[in-house]
Amino acid sequence: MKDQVTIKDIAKRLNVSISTVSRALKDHPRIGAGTKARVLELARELDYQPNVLSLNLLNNRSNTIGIIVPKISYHFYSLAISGIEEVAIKAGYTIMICQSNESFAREVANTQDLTYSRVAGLIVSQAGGTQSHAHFQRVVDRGIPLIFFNRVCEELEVPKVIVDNYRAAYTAVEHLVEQGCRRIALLAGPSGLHISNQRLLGYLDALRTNGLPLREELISHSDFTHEEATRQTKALLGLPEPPDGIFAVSDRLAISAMTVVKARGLKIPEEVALVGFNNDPVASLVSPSLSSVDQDAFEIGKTAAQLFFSHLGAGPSAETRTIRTRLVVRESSDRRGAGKQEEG
Amino acid sequence: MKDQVTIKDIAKRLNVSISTVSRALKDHPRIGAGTKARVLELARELDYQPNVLSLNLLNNRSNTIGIIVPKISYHFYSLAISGIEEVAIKAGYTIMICQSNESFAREVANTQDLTYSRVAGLIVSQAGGTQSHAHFQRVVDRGIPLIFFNRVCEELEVPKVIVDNYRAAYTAVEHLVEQGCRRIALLAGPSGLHISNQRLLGYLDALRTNGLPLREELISHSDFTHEEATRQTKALLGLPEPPDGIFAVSDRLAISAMTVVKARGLKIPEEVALVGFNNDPVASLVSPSLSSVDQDAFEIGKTAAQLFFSHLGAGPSAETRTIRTRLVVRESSDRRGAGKQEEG
DNA sequence: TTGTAAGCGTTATCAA
DNA sequence: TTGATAACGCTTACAA
Repeated sequence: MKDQVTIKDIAKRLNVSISTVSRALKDHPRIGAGTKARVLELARELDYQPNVLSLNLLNNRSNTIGIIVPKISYHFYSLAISGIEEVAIKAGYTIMICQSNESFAREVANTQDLTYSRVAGLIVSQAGGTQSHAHFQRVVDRGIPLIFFNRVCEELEVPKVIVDNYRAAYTAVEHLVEQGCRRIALLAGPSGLHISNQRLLGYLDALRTNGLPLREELISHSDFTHEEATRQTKALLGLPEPPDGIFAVSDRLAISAMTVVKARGLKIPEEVALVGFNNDPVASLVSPSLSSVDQDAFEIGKTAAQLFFSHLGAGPSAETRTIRTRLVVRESSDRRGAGKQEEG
Repeated sequence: MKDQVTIKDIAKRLNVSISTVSRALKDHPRIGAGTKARVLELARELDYQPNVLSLNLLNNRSNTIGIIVPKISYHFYSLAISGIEEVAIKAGYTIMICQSNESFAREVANTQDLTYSRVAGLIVSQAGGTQSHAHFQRVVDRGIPLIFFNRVCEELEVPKVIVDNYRAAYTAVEHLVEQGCRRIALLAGPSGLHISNQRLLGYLDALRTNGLPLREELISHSDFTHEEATRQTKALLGLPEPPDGIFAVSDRLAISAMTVVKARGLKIPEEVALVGFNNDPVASLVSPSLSSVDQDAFEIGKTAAQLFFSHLGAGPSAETRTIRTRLVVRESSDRRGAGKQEEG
């Protein structure tokens, strides 16, 4: 890398002091018009680029927001990140994205990297393999703004953006009941995650309210891999009394399940009805099309970023924003050929 | 944000000089064992975290690789980024991801942001709306390592990772010919992109070699939006002599086209055969399943990162690495019910 | 209106 | 083995 042009170089060439150059570049009020013009001219000529690193050091913080998500290849997160980015850019901030890949160890390492880099704050969705929140507690203790979205850490009193997972799951399961399902399986997420538990509660309450018995064997906790979901669906279909409906906590899981169900020659939705979560674009592309709980990922990301900036400005808060979801009914669960949407 | 603990604080508390603390923390050889132990102990107790910003300033560069891609929500890019990240992390680097959103202006802004932040280098896939490469030329002129992948800038002599787009397109189109297609349309990308042109050339040569006439009206240049692809496919199908095969330069475009073809009641692949590009996971999920040119995005990302580090170590180069592709034939173009894969 | 100098956190050089 | 000091690029009182 070549030596970069600094204000010192400009100062030397123009025979002025570096502070004069700084002021000219910064449009400072107390600066001669002629001097300013000459500085700007030379700066352009030399292709001067301000060194953000030195500013960051001076202020002991950067204009970068650190983001940690399980995987950017999950469509939900790529959209949420775009939402965060939109707000961040408008505020003159850039974002630094890390993937935990669902690994607790990587999440801890990511957190450290980002705090070492003195990011202005962190916006996080937890890894599935989460084991403790000590690393996040340290962030909070240092007074670094920390915002959670989607997969939040319930133990920390920080701003959060979520959907009402309990209610969304309740609505989805009740929809399956309305379609005539009596043995509804749950492809749940990792039990360490708050959202997993919320969705589980919604599932349980929907069964209870509708007078259906709880059958432990119909509940499968999983990581979010295709292999695991495939294995578990096979196990479910192999039960003496197999499910006639499956609610999966992500569309990826639901599609893995769908593949297994189709391979068994079972009719969807007549013999097994399916509902997923996220309303990923693939949901409408698969065949049969997949019913799914829609959550506006872009909006969730935007809201998280907004909470970050209000946290920055107004000081610590622990506000929780809840974003609406809606159930999008498609072929995979529509036994009456109606098609509809329910708030949830 | 609270004041962070610095080596100065540790030095004061221990009544030693800051250089001693620095040495202890850095495992410097010339340091007393006892002193070192006391420093490390206190550092842990105070939760000392090194300030990367100051190091960056000292070295005038960061351990961050800047990445600019059109959209992280394109599955290809999220995979490529993961590939880059894997290599980067092993080398002790972090990545900073920017999205151009296919906008030339944003790409220029991203480039500026990243160079202002003194990233160690840039790994880029160009925006569809690209208009000039002056902003990248400036990066090169400053001696900042710049690597392109996938959508490369042909005019710059820098390392690049590509697939043989000409050959991949040739193979795909020839496959359609073999399936009996005689009027093959091309849903091409923006004409400003090198890969668009390469794929166009492959298309043209495949027609010529196979004795099919070139029909200008069957070639549609587009941005990568669903709307545009939908509009263009409708136009194609409305021609006096509509196509009996469509090669789209991305799976997203192909699926948009597929939707239109299905809506017209035309049979796939009998009346219109379809081939896409990227082998996105959705390709195997849609119905009929979509034939597609597979490119190993993760591998492409890894290779780009490797080129970056060899560029860093061994000095400037303009090496171009070509990653293999293969045509994955699925229902959308398989008129003989065979199913096969061809290198391309 | 312009210049001087201190300081942000760290490392490297030189001296003790 | 340890300490003092300069330096990285920039902003900002304070002084001129």
